[in-house]
Formats: sequence, structure tokens, C-alpha cells
Amino acid sequence: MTEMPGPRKSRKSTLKAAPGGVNIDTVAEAAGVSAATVSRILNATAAVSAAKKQAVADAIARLGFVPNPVARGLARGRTLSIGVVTQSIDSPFYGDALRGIEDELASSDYSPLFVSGHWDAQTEGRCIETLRARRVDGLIVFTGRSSDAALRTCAKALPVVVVGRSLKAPGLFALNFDNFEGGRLATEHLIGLGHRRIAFIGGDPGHPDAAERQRGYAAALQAAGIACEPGLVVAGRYHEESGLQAVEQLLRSRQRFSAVFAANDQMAVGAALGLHRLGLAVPADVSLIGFDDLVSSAFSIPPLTTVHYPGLKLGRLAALSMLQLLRGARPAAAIPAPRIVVRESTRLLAA
Amino acid sequence: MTEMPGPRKSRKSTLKAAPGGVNIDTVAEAAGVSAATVSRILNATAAVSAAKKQAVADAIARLGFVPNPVARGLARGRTLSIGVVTQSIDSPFYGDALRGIEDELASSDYSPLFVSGHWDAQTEGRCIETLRARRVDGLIVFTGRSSDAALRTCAKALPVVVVGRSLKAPGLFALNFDNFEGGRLATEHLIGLGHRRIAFIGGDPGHPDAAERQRGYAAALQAAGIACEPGLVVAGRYHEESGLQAVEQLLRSRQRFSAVFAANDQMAVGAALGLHRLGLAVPADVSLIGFDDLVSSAFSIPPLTTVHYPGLKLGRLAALSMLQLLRGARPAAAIPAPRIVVRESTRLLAA
DNA sequence: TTGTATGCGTTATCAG
DNA sequence: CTGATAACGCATACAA
Repeated sequence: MTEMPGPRKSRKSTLKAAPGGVNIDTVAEAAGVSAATVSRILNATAAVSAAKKQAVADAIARLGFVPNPVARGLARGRTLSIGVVTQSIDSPFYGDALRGIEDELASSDYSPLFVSGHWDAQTEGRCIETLRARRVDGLIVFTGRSSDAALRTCAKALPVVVVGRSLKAPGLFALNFDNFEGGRLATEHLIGLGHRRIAFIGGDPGHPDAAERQRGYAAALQAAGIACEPGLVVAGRYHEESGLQAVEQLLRSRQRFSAVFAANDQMAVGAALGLHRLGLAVPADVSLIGFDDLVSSAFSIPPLTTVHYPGLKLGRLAALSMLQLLRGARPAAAIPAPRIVVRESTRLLAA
Repeated sequence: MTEMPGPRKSRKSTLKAAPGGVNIDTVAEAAGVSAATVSRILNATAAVSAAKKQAVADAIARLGFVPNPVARGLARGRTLSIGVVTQSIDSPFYGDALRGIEDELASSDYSPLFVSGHWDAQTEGRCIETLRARRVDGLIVFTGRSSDAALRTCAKALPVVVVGRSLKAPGLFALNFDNFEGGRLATEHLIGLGHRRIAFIGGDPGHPDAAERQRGYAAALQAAGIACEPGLVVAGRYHEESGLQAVEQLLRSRQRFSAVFAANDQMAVGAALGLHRLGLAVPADVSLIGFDDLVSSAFSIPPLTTVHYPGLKLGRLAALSMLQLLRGARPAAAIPAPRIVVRESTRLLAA
């Protein structure tokens, strides 16, 4: 008899060993019920008598018990965490988006797990591997370099929300901002002010939204009957320095232009400094428009006219959609339409 | 007999049920060894014959097996994740710091778990609760509103690295940037340029680094024999808008000053716009110095002179120190000394 | 309504 | 060196 240790007994003996750990068994014992009952109360997974419910609640409060998500994850096969793939956590734009996700998830039981792909398909792939190895319950991918096929494959295993591209697949929800329309609006705004020689500072052409913004630029020019001059289009890399270099290149190649459309605010700010250094005033000598509407852009000198890209809201919507997907519901988020925020960096072309 | 299912059998029977899950048992069976042996190979926790080692390696590769961190966490009591408490993930300064943490952790087995306290003690407390409930193996806290006592208590349960305050406790490592010296240097720089009426735009006084920066300001003035005028000191909230409001207030109260020291770059940029709106040019009419050296500050007009606060490096050091703490080693990170980055927003006081 | 027994995927402790 | 077997903390069929 003594050779056959009951599971109950052996468990209790190791309880003290767990460092500072009060678990469901402790609570159950303290409340005079079984662990199963405690679990049922915790998850509202079955009816329990009011008396026991009270006793358990008391025990939990008294012992300061907090369910262990790790164990819960193992048992239920869910971790209550959702993976978020961004490109770089230190970019102001992604900061807003992550903040939106954080805000939306705060009122749920889920926690976000942020990783950065650094604009590299391979790195991004590893990130997704890590996230899936950690058994996240869902995946939110911002733009990203992964192939559509890869994302589709992911979506077979777990719910996926992609922001920044259009893609249809089961288990996957795409939330795409209309970058084309944004680019078109920006260019149209300049054209409406009388500008005809409009330079464009683009992002990495391999990046979908950068390409879309450029398409919008071209479309607006064409609609206005303005020929698109290749010499006025220069590639940047979405950061300030590249915006500055772009205008230097423009000036060096002796291009004439009265306005510049930069594919994001960071490049626009860099361009502004470049123009300033070269003795050109914004907007007196050249009008400048950006894209993103970062908070800081409202405080540049002059305050930047730009296309409002609602990063915070998009993050929020992405998280909300993920929550719905997780709940088995079909998300139906309404994506805000692009709009121009007119400030002081653009003005009528002097006659 | 049939009523007593062996554990072996019952396990195998449920294997197919696990959706897409290839686990350690699958590998063990495929390699013709026990699960224990596979585990030993995975963790290099004991010597295993070369033959079996090879067989297991093959099986792992063939089956594409990836150990489940959740189960591992439950068994080992470690989750290979470390919690990071920031104030707001969308602030450019914290972005840099998080990036540093991410970079440093990338080469380890640990993943960061980011949460934002939003400058609120209570929120921050909840964040830490969440993190601990999720059983992070360590905690990195940036500045934060938590009491020293609370952090000390945390440190008893798990390794803690705090950035932005000085604190000594077992299991805790503090990495404090010298904000006082930074504030002193900034002010000294202005004094060296001949300025004597220097306004100060501070952060929330309840925030330790804000207070330190202000102390540095006062110390430099005193050292130069300049009386500290209360009217020249105004409180901001570390964002652009508050910097703008601060200069408005300064001008409204008819204070005379030839230089402004803003306790962070975001407020400095706001102040620059405020001055611009009021017809004052930087640096011709008033010199302006910030604090943080955000990348964007190098591109403001004019490029901002500022105190270099190495967020990226601090993040990296914090993560490195945590890794050392986790390894049982005593961290000994050398914190970079404050230094001024002189650009174009400050200049000699016109005579 | 409640308790018992078992499983989730790994690691760790023992025997051999 | 290797294999059973018992934890880890929680959830859930299955009985009662």
C-alpha cells in the first residue's frame, strides 16, 4: 500500500517547493472544493452553487491567486497572446499603430507580442516563425515583405489580419488604406494650387504602399494632362536623410520644380531642410506635401501639409478585427478614407 | 485488461487529435528513442551517444519539429520572455530604447514583452501584474511611476533592470543616465555663449528625470552667479504642444530671455514653432537647446542643438544587463556620459 | 451541481 | 548513457 502514492498526495508534497506559487489546488483546498470547481468558476464554464462560488472567491482573494497563463495555454491550446509584425518598432508611424493595438487589446484578455521585420523578408519570416512557435493565437501583420502565399498559409493555421495590402483568403482579414487615393489627393492638391512641375520623392518601390502612392501621383498628373517627367521622380527610403538627399539630387540634376510631394512625412521633413540649405523657402519658393500626418509634422517649420494616414486608428481596427476573428465573427471594419490636412507648407504658385 | 489503458497508448491515440502538432513524442518514436533522450539532446543537458544524436537530429529535421515554449515554460518554470515596461510605445524616445532591447535580445533565446504604463502609477502597476502573471523571467522598467519599494519587492521574485533611476537592491540593477549633468551641460553651453536670461521648459516635476534636468539647469546658473528667476521656469508635459504653449506663456508674461532650454526635444520643437509664430527667429533672436537628440531633431529647421540621450544604447545595455542577471552574472554596464550635440539652434548672444 | 481521472508537451528525477 | 515516470498548473470528458 505504501508503495502506491496517490497523485493527490504527491502533488501536495511539492506545493511548497513551487517558489511563491499559489495554484488552483491551493485555492481548491482552502475553499473546500475540488480544483475542477475552481476552474469552472474561473471560466464560467458550468453552473456552480452560490455557496461554493463565494467560498472560492474568498479563497482567491485571500491567497491572491492569479491563474497561470502558461499552464492555461498548455491545457486549452491558447495563449491569449497575439503576434504583431511591424517593420521597425522605432519608426514614428509604427509607434502610432502599435499604440492603437495596445489600446484596443487593453480591454481584452489578450496581450500583444511585438516583433520587427526590419523591411527584410527573411527577418520577417523568422519573426513569424518565432511568433508561431510561441503559439500566439493570432497574427497581425503590417505591410511586410512576406509573400501573399506565405500569409495565406499562415491563415490556415491561425487567424491573420493584414494591414496595408489587399488579400482575400479564408481566416484572413485585410485592412488596406487607400494609398493610391492618398497619393492622388496630395498631387491633386498641388495641381489645384497651380503647380505643374511637381517632384516626387518615393519610398522603396518594392514596398507596396510606396508603389501605390507613386501610382496616385502619376494618375493625378495624367488626369490634369501633365506629362510625368522621370527626372522629377527620385527614390527615397522613408527616412529623413533620404528626403534631404533626394532634393540635393533634384537640384544637382538642375531640375526645375515648384512643388514636392514626399511619400512620407519623415522624407518631407528631410526635404524641407535640404531646400532650406539650398536657399529655397517653403512654401514661398516651393510647396511641400507629405504623407502620414505624424504628430510632429504639425510642429515643423512651416507646419506640414500632408495626407492623413490614421496609424492609431488602423492599429485599433486591426486589433478589433483580430478579436472578432478570434471570436468566430466576421470582421467588417470601415477603413477611413484618405484626406488632406492643409497646413502651411503648400501655397498658390506665384504667377 | 482493456479497461486499464496504458499511458503510452492513450498518448499515441490523441496525437492525431492535436492539430498539426508534432511533439517530442513523435520525434522520439521516429528516432527510436525515448522522449527523455530527445529532450536531453535539445537542451544539451546530458551526454547522448552520437548514433542516437544523429537519429534524433534527422527525425527533427524531417518532421520539422519545433519545441513548444509553452510546455517548456510550464515544465521548467521559465518562459524565455522578459517584460519591458515603458511609458508609451508611441513616443519617439521610447521607440529607440525598445529598438535597442529588441536588437540585443535578438541573438538570445528571449523575447521581449512590451507594455506601456502611460505615465500612470496605477496603470503601470497593472502592467507589471500582467507581466508577472505571464511569468516573464525578468523585468526591465523604464523610469516609471512605481515606487522604489514596489520595484524592490519585484526584485525579490525575479531579476529587474531599471533604467532612469538610481536604486540599489538585491536582484536589481539600475542603469541611470546622468540627467542632472545633462541639464547642467545644456545650460552651461548657453551661458558659455553669453546668455544670462535663460528660460527653462520642464517636464512633469513628478517625473525623476525631469526633476534632475531642472536641477542641472539651476546648478549651472548658480555656478555662473546668475540668479534663478522663477518666472523663466515653466512646466511642460514632454510633448510638442506643451513646448509651444510654454513659450506663449513666457511671452504673455512679458519675460525677457535670449535663450530657452527645453527638457526634451519634442518640447523644443514645439517651442521653436511658438517662437516662429511670435516673430522670433532661432537662433538669431533666441537660442534653443533640447534634450534627447531624437533623429528627427537633426532635421528640424534649424537643426537642433541638444543633449545626446542614447536611448538605443540604453535599451541595448538594459537588455544585456538583464541577460547577465539571468545568467547569474553581475552586470557592469558602463553608462555613456551626457554630451552636447551642437547644431544650429544656439549661437553667441548678440551684443 | 460536483468530484475523479486524464491530458496538454516538456523537463527532471530516478533507477538501471 | 538511457528509459520510465512523475511533476508543471490548468481544463475537461466522464461519472456520480
